[in-house]
Amino acid sequence: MDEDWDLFAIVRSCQSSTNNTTSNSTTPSSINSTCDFNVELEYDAFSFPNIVQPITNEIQELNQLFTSFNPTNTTTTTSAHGINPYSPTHMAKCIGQQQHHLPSITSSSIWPNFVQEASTSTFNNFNNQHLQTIQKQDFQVPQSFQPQTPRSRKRKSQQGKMVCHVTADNLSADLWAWRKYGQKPIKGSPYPRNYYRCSSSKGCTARKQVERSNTEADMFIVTYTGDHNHPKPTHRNSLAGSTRTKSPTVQPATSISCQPNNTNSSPSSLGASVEEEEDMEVEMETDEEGEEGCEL
DNA sequence: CGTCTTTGACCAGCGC
DNA sequence: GCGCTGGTCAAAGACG
Repeated sequence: MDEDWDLFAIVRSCQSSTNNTTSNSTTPSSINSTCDFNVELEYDAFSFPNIVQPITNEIQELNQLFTSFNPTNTTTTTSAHGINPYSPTHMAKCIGQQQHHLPSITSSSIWPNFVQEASTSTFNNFNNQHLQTIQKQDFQVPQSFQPQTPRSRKRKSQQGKMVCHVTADNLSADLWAWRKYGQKPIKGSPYPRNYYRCSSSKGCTARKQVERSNTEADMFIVTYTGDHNHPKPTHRNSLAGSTRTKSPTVQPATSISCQPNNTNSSPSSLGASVEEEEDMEVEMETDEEGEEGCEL
């Protein structure tokens, strides 16, 4: 009964991650297909009042910070489209592409500027080559930056969070293993919000919310909160519930099934039909073969 | 057996 | 203080 699109965030996403990882240098088209999505980052500075700094200083810091990610160690590199691939803006864009990196830096003090720049960028003409480079980096937040996520039920609006607007295709770009723990109808939205927690490690405070945009049917709003307290998984350790391909109501996450195939705003009709998804399972299971080798 | 999704209940923040 | 709402818990059932 539940819509299919909410499953995109779960472990099966590793399939596409395999695709992404293996296709970084071989199938640019797969990347191009995801280049049209927007990334909107939000940051609640009030969650970390002690680390908020003046924007101008932050930008300088960010430029320096991301310079370190540049293997060529240059700050003036620009793409053919005039994009500095290592600018915070571009980094934010790339991070949006590689959502699995996001939780690691969700609460970093760098986010205020990510928000500033990413939210005002159009993110067109994405440079695949630069993305490849960035994908190889594993952004780790200094321990001092990581929030002390309380167990309290303080509303997420008051916690450090990061919001991404992604297309259906990019929903599956998240490499982390997520386990759904709740679903709630949201007032004012025809679509329910799905709640996921990281299932890779007990005690991991990373959370993820996925809901379909009520203004853009083909867009999904993914909100990350908390941080992973463990390295990215090298393989899926929670296969049992992630491969329920036989269930008519629970389908594996795919990058196609969540494409809006209807005009009905009913939450129960958000996903693709069972028939459509069955057609895709062949490819998905094939992808899963190389999962062990996926770089997470 | 371990892990998953589902879903109603519960808890707590927030606005009035 | 009360009601609404969002976020989480936990039991039940399903799957590999």
